[in-house]
Amino acid sequence: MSEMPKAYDFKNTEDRLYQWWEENGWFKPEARPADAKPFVIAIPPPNVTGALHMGHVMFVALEDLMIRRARMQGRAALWVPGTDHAGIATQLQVEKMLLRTLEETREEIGRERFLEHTWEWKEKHGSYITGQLRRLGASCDWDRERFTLDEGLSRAVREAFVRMYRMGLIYRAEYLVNWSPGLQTAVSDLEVEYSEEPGFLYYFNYPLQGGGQLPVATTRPETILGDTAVAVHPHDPRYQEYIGKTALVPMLNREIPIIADEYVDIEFGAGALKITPGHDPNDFEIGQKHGLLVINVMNKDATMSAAAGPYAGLDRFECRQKLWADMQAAGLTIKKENYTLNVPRSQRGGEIIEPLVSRQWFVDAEPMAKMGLAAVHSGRIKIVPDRFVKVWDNWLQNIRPWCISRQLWWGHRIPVWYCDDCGHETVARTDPTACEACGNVHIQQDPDVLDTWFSSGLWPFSTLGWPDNTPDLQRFYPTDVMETGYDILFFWVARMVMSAALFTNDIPFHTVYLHGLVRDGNGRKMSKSYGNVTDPLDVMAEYGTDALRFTLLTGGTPGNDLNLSLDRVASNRNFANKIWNAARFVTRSLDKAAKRDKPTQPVYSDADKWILTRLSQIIETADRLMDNYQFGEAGRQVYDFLWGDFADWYVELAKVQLGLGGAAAWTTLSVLRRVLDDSLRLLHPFIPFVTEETWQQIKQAFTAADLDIEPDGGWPEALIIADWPQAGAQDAESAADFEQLRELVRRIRAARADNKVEPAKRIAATLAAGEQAAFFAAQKPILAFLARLDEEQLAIGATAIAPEQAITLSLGQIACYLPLAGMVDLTKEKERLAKELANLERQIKRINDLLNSPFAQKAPPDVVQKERDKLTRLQASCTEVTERLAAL
RNA sequence: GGGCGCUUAGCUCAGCUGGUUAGAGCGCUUCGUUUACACCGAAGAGGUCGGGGGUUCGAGUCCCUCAGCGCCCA
Repeated sequence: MSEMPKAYDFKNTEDRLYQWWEENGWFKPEARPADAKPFVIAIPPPNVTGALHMGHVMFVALEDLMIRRARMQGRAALWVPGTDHAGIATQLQVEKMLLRTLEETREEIGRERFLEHTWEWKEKHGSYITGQLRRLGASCDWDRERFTLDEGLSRAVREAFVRMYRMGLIYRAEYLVNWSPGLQTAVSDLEVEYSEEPGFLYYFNYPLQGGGQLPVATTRPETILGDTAVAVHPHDPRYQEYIGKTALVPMLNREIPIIADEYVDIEFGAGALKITPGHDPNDFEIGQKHGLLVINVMNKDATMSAAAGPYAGLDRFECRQKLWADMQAAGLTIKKENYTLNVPRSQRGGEIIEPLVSRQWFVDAEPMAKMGLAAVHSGRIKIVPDRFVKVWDNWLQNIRPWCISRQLWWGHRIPVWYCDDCGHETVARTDPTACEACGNVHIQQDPDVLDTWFSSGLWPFSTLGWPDNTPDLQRFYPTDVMETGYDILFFWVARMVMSAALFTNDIPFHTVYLHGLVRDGNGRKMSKSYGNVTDPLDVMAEYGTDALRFTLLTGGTPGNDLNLSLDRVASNRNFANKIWNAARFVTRSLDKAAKRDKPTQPVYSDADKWILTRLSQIIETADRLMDNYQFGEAGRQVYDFLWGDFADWYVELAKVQLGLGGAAAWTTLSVLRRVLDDSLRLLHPFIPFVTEETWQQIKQAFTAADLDIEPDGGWPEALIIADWPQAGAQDAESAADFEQLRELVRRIRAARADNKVEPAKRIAATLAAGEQAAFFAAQKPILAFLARLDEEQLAIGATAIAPEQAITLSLGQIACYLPLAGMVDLTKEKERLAKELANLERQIKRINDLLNSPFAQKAPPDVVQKERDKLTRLQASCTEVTERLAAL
């Protein structure tokens, strides 16, 4: 068989393995028996025409980890993939493209042709993002891939809309909404971000009918034209006399009342507040309360409307300038001072959002919000990390009507038809041909589409076939885990929980796992304008997909943002190579034994027992951590085990044991296989490619070597469908003995380095090992090999006479003397021992003090015993060092 | 205004329900061509765990408080 190359080559591995896994149907739940318990995740659907970013890599890494582990645990693992039509984002892309290529706007080409172009665009670019998810190793069931605008999901959206409409949860109303003048559509509250920006606070006098004036301040003078009241605080002594009087809108001279409302902040500005219900959310509410008129002075493109009188047609900011100038000329202004504004900006594009009254469709989310709160409080849904429960509660307890109509073309058209004749609204699952009330055929469908989140809110069940009661829906719903970024907890997670409660009378998943944002190496948010965006594809091309995945998985903690360090990615690439080379060592060692060497009953050496014990511990630890969603810590632990224990130590020990040949060599190979195999299994969900490739190598090599060494139940076809490892027996005593041997080796190496002993030189040593003499005698070849001792001149006994001119190493009851002939500087050695003695005495005193304190009575017995044992060891060392010091 | 997170080695970060003299990677110093790996190995330097107070036999870990940074909601 061909030998493994010297270094792991991810470039020649990743695509090949992915294809092989997929072709074999291992990404499908059907890869497991029909009665296997399902484990299901619905993917957070990326924008269909989007490009891969670190957020995608993060969610793929985490979800693929959970899916692969569940699959190995024998579950019918199903990861439903799909994409989101992303209304605004996609429409903008297509509009841009049309302008560039055809030099036409969407209005010019019309709705129908525009949608044709958009579908073409989707077909052309839609597979790009899913192709990139494949490159990440995502083991999704692609046969079940869905798209929010495909037929089934569109039907689900219709069904949901109709049901909610009939329940009275969806209604159409004139309301103040967030309007995006550039995009020419309403957006929801969640799609608006507020940024602090320098601006001005304008002070002016509101003229009163019959003379007099009232000082008022505003940050947006252009809205003065839409004022329908001036409000003062009912208890403001300055303005008592004005309440009930009439003011005149500057420049327009429209009459408006002066009202009293406790909402007014006496401290702010001039203490009186202009009320513009048509252009400010708070004013809108006050207006409702007082029955004020709503005047809309702005058009949908943010120019001033006819209601603005002489200012009609001006842009909103031009109007601000001109109106202020005119008011100055009229002597109405007081002052203009610098002020920090809280400017509402569109989450997409960043343009200034204008609160504008318009007729839109809304969802009354309150009843559903209550169900969402109950789902979490009853414990039926668990949020990880649980601190996000507070955020959840806060939002759902203060839920507001959700504006779901968008003045876009790309999306699910609102299934409402208005009758030209009687005005009746026909709301139907299938397109009607006539008004359901009067039968008139002249009906017009609402031109708007639904917010994209309306369809993604149905995602966990619509992707499984809802509203039909399909076999998939029956078997795989509710799903298990919803894993996504905390930034879309409201946008998406809350809406899924609410709609699931409403439509499926169930929870959509039992656990919500939230990951943090990926930032750059300095903790800054990655953004195109900053130019600090790291393209995952670049990183993957340089270091491999596994390296990036492992970095994101182990580089942080659940729910916290993570700063991506490329150094870390590089060292994780090295980890992949380490794994590969550990396997390379094993495969090249298979000729050290033969089938006939197989003992009837394997006799494990202490080294074997040690590594097998460590393996069992790591399996238990990793399992426990992963069950608690502590994936990062689990990954780090396995990393440390594989590199620090297995590769650095056991592989070296194995070299000695393999050299013995016969049953010892055979047994060693079986242990190497077991530990490496199980480690690969543990790591597979983290780094699927290098583990599968390496595992295939060892499988082939062991099979070819015909040693009768194989996993329980034989070699499965692939690691991806192999069984999750089980912890085996543990031998605490052997493990402890071996830790002592490791410590001794480290101390000898340190002493050699300290005394500038040539690295290759084999030196003599005398070991007084007390009760452990037998153990160390058995480890003689290993000790000699690891510490570069001359085996011939290595004396091991219960006691020993310290040679002249020797370095003394004292480890509790064990003492080791290194007679470095002619090399020992006695003065230096005395100094070293004196220092060590002082250190030992300090520690002995510390523990003595501790044991004489209430600690001895109050601490648990095992903790106290640990300290007593430590004290015993320290005292033994102390005696030894004291004696040696005296002898020198 | 309310809430949350972070502050641990030069840098990037771990440290689970409180229990050895606080760890890793990178960087740094010294040494090493021992056929698994230089994408490596060995040895080493480096931290009063942001400040203060408290609970406890015992606090990086729990509580209070202050400061700085960041985020969310209003």
